[in-house]
Amino acid sequence: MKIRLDNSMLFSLDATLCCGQTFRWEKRSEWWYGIVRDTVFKIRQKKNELEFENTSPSFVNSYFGLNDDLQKIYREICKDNYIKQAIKMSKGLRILHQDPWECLVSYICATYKNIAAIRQMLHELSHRFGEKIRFEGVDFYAFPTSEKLGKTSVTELTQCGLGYRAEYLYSTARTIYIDNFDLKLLRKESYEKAKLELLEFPGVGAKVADCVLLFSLGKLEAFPVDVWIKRVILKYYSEHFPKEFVMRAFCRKSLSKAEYERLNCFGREYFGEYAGYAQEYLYHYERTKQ
DNA sequence: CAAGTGCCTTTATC
DNA sequence: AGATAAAGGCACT
Repeated sequence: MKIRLDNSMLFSLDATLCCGQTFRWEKRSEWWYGIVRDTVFKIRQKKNELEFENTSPSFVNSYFGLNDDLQKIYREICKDNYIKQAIKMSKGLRILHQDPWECLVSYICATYKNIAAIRQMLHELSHRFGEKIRFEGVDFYAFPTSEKLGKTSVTELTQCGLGYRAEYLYSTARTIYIDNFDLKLLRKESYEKAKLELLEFPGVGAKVADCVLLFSLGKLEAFPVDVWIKRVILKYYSEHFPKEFVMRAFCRKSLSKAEYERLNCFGREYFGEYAGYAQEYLYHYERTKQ
């Protein structure tokens, strides 16, 4: 099946899947293969056309955020020359609407890891605990459910290379499974309320919560601050902070809670209701330029 | 090639 | 409140 993208509907499949917001997509020749919930599907882009198999146009529209008005978002977040450059570099990058459970697990695992390592952990988790799905003669693995992960053991999770994250994931999975907690319901809550609820889960701090809110719960105002974004703000937006604050934050390896709050609030106030989009463009730009 | 550094941080403990 | 340490292990240089 195909979707035509008219000129106003800026979209780059590659930028969207490569920018680091999602970890399990695989590119084989020109097709991208993905597993969302219990379905494997593939998709490719040819200029102004999206072609896909084994899924529906409405799912593609929703999952890839094709309903977001990118032109409007660019107008809103384009506050200065630096973000302008970042946007120019990754035109058509969109925030995905990921599955909240998979997203939550992904970012609990992501703390203090690089992207290659995160991919490996999630692959291992899926391979061991996810349902096998055959597609085009190849074995894929669905993302394991909270029930499945809540019923394993910390030891088995540790064997997936999770390290100290195994305990957090185990408790979170158990809570969600036993309480029958529906993460999707957080979509209806405000950003602040949904964030407070996410912070209750072990292994979820402000940064992880903001990622889940942005990448799976439709909170486009969320502005996750990781080490890259921290550097971007301190380097290119330092005039918005006292010199002393910038110096101190630069020297420290990790952010204190107060420092996180300060950078996070700056992002949301400065870039506005689509701050999350600004974050993703800045993040991707900082990591790929040069 | 070995060894060091860094990684989309959170939590526990002062 | 605010600082500090500890917690896998992989990837990159």
